[in-house]
Amino acid sequence: MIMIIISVMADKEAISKNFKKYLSSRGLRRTLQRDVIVREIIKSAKHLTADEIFERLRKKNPNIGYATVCRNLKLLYSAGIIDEIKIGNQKTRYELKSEDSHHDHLICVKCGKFIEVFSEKIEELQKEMARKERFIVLRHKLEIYGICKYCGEKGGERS
Amino acid sequence: MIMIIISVMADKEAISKNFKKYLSSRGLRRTLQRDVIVREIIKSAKHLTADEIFERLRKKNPNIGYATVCRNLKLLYSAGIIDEIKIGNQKTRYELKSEDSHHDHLICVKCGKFIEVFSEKIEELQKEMARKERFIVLRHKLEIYGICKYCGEKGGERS
DNA sequence: AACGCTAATGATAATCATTATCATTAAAAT
DNA sequence: ATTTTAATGATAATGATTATCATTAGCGTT
Repeated sequence: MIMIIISVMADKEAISKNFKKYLSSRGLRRTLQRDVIVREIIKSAKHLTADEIFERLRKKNPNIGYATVCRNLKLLYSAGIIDEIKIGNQKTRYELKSEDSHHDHLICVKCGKFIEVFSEKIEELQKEMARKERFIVLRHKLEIYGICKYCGEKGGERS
Repeated sequence: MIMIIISVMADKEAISKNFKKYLSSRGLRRTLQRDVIVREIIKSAKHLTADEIFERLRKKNPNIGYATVCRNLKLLYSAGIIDEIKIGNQKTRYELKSEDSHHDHLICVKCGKFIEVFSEKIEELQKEMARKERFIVLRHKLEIYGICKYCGEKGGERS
């Protein structure tokens, strides 16, 4: 249990350290806003939208601007610190990225919820498929749309 | 060769027939606009945007409205006749759907072009993954972002 | 500690694909 | 031919994101 706590703490420190490294390597500045945004993402629930993060930060920092939140989420994405989850026309969601965080999504077209799944085999096959095309893979996105077990049980119409 | 031509023609007929069936089964009307939109999609190149289709139709039907094209593309999608390709923040693209038309995309982040690929194994693994979650799959979308062989050869910076 | 440079911020306007509105037109059933 | 109402076309509205720009504030230098 202690091990887990230590490892989580180490991750958090690593995230901040990487971000600072990223900023200074590009001549960007460390600001109060950037600090609170990163901290909020570290402690928050998964996959939040820009305005959810904005609202949370507002409580403690009434002067922070929405544009600043959006801008810095994009920056954190560019820095490889967070993932961007774009599903259909929904608002973009963000979540902390870590070694084991990659996952695909099963998206229920009835209730809108999404389940995270992962398959090492699928990842490998994707790489193989790309290799055949001499294509260098940077990232990927797999979304499976359908009806989740709860909506399926309740029975009902197609959407 | 004749076989191929016949099969293509049969497909086109089947598409129109299915669409008419879809319309009448829902008390929707067959209109001139719907006819020309379907015909344009059948004869056009792959994955066109709504405004590309609009522009093509404009030449022969100067009175057709953009909203009508958008509305009916959505309708054709609901009818299961065409596929909707949404990549990032790009405009939505549409293309005729057929038994063998499903494919995933390798998307080059440098030149923006996309390559269509397909893996039966990946499809199977996806179904298996969904089955474990008691999730009924309706459709899916796999996008692999990276650098294509042409952009890779030319060497150069990351994006 | 003050200065200067300029990145970053915050408020707001702009963007842009898509959707809604609504008066008019035209399918299709009677 | 008439009636009903779905569909159309022009345009306004939507809404998330991005750009603009005057002001603020990091941060290296003096």
